[in-house]
Amino acid sequence: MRDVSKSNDSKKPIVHSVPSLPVDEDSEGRSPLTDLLDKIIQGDCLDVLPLIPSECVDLILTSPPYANKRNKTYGGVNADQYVTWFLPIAAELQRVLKPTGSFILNIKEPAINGERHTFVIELILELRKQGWFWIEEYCWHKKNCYPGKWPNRFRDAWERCLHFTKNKQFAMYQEAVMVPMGDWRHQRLRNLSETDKQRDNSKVGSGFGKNVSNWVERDMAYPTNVLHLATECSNRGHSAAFPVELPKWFIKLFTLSNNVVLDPFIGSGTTAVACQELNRRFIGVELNAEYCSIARKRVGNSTQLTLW
Amino acid sequence: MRDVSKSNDSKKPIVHSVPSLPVDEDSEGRSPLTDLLDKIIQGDCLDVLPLIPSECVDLILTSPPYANKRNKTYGGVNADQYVTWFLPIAAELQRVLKPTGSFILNIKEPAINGERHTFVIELILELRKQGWFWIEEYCWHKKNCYPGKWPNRFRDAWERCLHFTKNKQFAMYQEAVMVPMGDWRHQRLRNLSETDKQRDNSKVGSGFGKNVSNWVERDMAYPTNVLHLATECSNRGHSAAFPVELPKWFIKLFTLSNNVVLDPFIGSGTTAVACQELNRRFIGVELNAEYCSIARKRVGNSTQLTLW
DNA sequence: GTTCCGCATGAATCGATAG
DNA sequence: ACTATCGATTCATGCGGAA
Repeated sequence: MRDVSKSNDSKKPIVHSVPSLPVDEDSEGRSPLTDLLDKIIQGDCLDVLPLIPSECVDLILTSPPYANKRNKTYGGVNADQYVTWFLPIAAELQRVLKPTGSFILNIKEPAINGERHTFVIELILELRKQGWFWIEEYCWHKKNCYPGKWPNRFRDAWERCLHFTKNKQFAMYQEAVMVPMGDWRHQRLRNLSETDKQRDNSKVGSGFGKNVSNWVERDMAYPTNVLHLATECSNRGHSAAFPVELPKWFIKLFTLSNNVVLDPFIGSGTTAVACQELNRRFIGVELNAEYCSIARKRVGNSTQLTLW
Repeated sequence: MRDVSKSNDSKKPIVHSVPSLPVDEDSEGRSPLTDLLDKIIQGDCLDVLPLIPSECVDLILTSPPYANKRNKTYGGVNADQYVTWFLPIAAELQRVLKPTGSFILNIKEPAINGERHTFVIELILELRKQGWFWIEEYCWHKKNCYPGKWPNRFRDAWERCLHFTKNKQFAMYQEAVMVPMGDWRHQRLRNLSETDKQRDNSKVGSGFGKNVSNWVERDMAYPTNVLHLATECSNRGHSAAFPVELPKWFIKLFTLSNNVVLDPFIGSGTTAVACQELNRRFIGVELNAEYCSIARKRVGNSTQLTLW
């Protein structure tokens, strides 16, 4: 679980302007984009996002704190208040995203009182009302999920990666995530060609053989909307690091070199690491000081902003 | 994707009472359960379901017609009217389901106008208002999904299997679907047994041997909420028959021998075949005459009901 | 250098117990 | 009654140490 302690603490005043901000501001209170790039910024989303200029981010990729009540120390947002908490953040995300940009939201509702909670699907509906398009729901199939046994359910082995955009026309570079065709696929091709022969004999589906021959010549295939990756078990001091392959996949799919990726709940910095490995620029925001420290060590950057 | 022609044909009057019904009726208009068992009943859900006695079904398992515009010949229910169309059916399903029964709804929203449609998640919220509990969302990860290429999305390789119940206490037989443990397990077992032998020879550590024997006996593990099954390629004249393994998995999980399984949109009869293979009783309903014929041939039953 | 093995550990959930 | 806390359950993965 990602930590945003105090993010739902009503006693803390929400500071939308930060007088001691160590970056320049323009007339609208935005910082120059270059001052924010490749930084892990410590602070609350609702404080930090207003500093970012409008329509300068190519991809927003984040795994916000999940709602649950498990760990009081680390807080977490209450499930029943989740939509209300998230919507103003999403409004800022919409402002900073380029018109052709994408927003990937990795989330999964917990089981509460024996039922799956509905706040995630309610959030989808509300985000659409806010103007987002719900383009797709990618499924992250976790190879190694949390153990446990209960009378009413099995272990939860998948999470949602919701894809939202500002427009129906958006940037997508599908070739960047093509995968090699495995041996099983070659076998399948062989089988298909046999089926194709049979169908030719029965004079059904004439155009099918043509497609098969095209497939054989290819050694790369497009993936599906299911990602099959293991979670990272290694201890990074962060209890919920997704595997770096997950952000890398979406970054390759939706951005080009030197494009800007924003993660408003960057946690231990996995999204930033993915950006560095792929030569993208990142803006990372994290409320928790400890996670910030971990993230900054991982990205090895000396100049990092602290808002409060 | 299942198709049910004419199911959204407003010209056909909705017949809630069927005078020529070839089964006896009680004072409430219900048929004796035994008259309905192991039958493929041709007719509209809203006509047939009222014949079924209350609280006699152990499992409802269905893949209703999806909303899409792809195939005009087979129609399908319009996406914007889907929830309104489904809710009265769900009310009848709730009536016929036993208090400890389960309702598995296999469904996936299509992409319409470039977006995933929201009728499925709206349906979840409405079903909860109707009194259903949304216990779980199983993910059917399709090994071989429908081919295609689009600029804004990849091929859709997963579908939802929504699990609803009437109560939070319900029947679930998890041992019936246990799976062999992974390879890591076998390696460990081999090594442990060698160690165990050595220790037996040297007569050291009796308590340890006990643990080993416990592990050795356990070569099966509980599955997760992701099913990784291939779709059936064989053409049954049905545009989207799910693989028989899918209903079999849920039938084993939620029913015992001779329990009653209802599929109100049985299509080409896959659910009935699964029931026969597992020695369960089924009630199948299908509007389309052609599918009915296919289903009846598959289950090999001579006496089948036609309502109109 | 490789390979292999042992072990800790995870975005969990339920039910019982305690306050 | 209702909420908070705690123990029990469970398995794929990666890391470190060893052969």
